[in-house]
Amino acid sequence: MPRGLERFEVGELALLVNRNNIRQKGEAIYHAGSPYRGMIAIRSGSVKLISFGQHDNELIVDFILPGEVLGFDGLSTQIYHCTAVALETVNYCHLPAHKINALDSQKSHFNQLLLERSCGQFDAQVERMMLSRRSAEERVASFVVQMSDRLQLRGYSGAEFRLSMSREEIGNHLGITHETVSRIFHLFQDKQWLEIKSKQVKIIDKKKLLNFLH
Amino acid sequence: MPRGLERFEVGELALLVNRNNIRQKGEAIYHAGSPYRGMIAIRSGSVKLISFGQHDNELIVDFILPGEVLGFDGLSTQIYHCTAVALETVNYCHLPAHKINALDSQKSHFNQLLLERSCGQFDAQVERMMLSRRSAEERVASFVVQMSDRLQLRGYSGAEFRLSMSREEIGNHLGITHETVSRIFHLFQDKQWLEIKSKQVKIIDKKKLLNFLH
DNA sequence: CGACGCTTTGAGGAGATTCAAGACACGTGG
DNA sequence: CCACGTGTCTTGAATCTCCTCAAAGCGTCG
Repeated sequence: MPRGLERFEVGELALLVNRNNIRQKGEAIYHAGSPYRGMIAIRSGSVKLISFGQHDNELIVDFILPGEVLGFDGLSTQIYHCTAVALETVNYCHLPAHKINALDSQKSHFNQLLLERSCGQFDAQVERMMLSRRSAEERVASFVVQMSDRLQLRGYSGAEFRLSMSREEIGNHLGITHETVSRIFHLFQDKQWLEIKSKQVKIIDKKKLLNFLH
Repeated sequence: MPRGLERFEVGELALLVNRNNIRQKGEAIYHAGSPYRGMIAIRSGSVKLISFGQHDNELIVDFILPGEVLGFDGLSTQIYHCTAVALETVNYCHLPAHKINALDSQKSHFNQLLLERSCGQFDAQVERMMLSRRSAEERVASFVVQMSDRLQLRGYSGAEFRLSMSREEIGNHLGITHETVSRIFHLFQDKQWLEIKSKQVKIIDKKKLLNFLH
C-alpha cells in the first residue's frame, strides 16, 4: 500500500529531507507502536512491513521496493502500526512530519494523498481478499507479476530481477509455506513461464502468468 | 469497514436526511460504478456489500447490520466500488452528499471520519489477512463473535440473534464453502458453544469461542 | 574449509473441496 | 389447510490441495 507519492520526490520538499540514512539487513527503520515521525522514501534496497498479531504470530503486510515510500501505517493515528525491517542494506530519505506540515502548500497535497490512499486501501483489501480464496499457484503467479510491474514502474527491468526476500517471507506474505513457494517456482520453470535460480528471476512468458490469474 | 459514524446520527444533520427508504430482499441500494450520492444509515434489516472481481467471481466484502452505516466505498473516488444489496427488507436513511458538504461545521467532522477510516481500513486489512491464514473453524468462530459484538454494540442482544445471510453468503465472505460452514456450525453445537437452528443463533459459551481464536 | 541458513525435494497426512443425495423450510396455489 | 415445488441446509464419501516432517543440496561468510 505504501506506493505513489511521486510528487513529493521533486520540488521544494526535496530541501527538507534527511538524505542518506542507512540500515543494514535485519535492522528496523521504525517499530510498531512508536510515534509517527514522517514518511520514508527508499532510495535503494528493500524493506518488509510486519504486523504483529496477538499470540506470537506475525504477518508480512507488504514489501517495499526501491523508489517506493512507506510510513502510511502511521499517518492517521500518528502511531506506526507495523515494524519496517530492511531485507538488505537500505539507503533511504526521511521526510519529517513536522516539516511537511509546516509547508501550507504541501498540506493540501498531503490531504489529497491521504484521500487517494483511503481509496487505494479499499482496492488493495478487496484484491487481497480475492487472492486469499485462490490456489497457491495463483498467489505465487500474482506475486511475481506484481513484483515485475512495481519494479518496471520505478525504472528497473520488469523481466529480470532479484527477489530480496526469502521463500519463507514470500510464503508468510502469501499465506502459504516456504516449501510450497519453492515447489511452485519450479513448476513455473518447468512450464517455461520463468527461470529462477535461488533469488534471481527471469520472466519468460508474462502473458501465461497473467492468463493463469484469469 | 462501514461502521462508526455515530456522531452523524444526532444533531442538525438529522434534519437533512431522507428517511424511510425501503428496499426489498435482493434489491440494490447502490451499484458498483455509480456516482457517490452520500452515506446510507441502516434503520432495520441488513445488507451485503459485494465487489465484482474480473471473471464472474464476486466477493462479499462485508455485511452491514441494523444501526450501521455504508457508502464508504464511494467516499474517496466519488464512485461506489461495491454493490450494496438488501439481505431482507431494509429501511434506511440517506444522507445526501451535497447537503453534508454544505454544512461547514460538519465538513471537518467528515474529514476526521475519513482519517479515522483510512486508519481503520489498515487494521481491518491486517485482521483479514491474519484470518485468511487460519482454519475454517477459526474463521467461523470469528464470524459469529463479530456478529454478536456488532449487534450488541447497537443495542441488540449479543447472545441470541438471527443471521440474515445464507450459509453460501457466509462462506463467500469467509473464503470457504457453504458445506464447510454448515459442518462447523454443527461442530460448535456438539461442543455446546452455541445452539443453531437454521438461521437462529444462540451463543452459549462465548469465552470458548474467543479462546479458540487465540 | 566448515558451519549455518536458505532452498529444494520427497512421503505421508490433515483439512477443505467437490459431488451427490436427502432433509427441511417457506411460499404458492389448489 | 394441505400438497407441492423450490431453494436452502445438512450429511456422507471420495478426492485434492496444501501442510508437516524429514533429509539432502547449495551458498555464503567467517
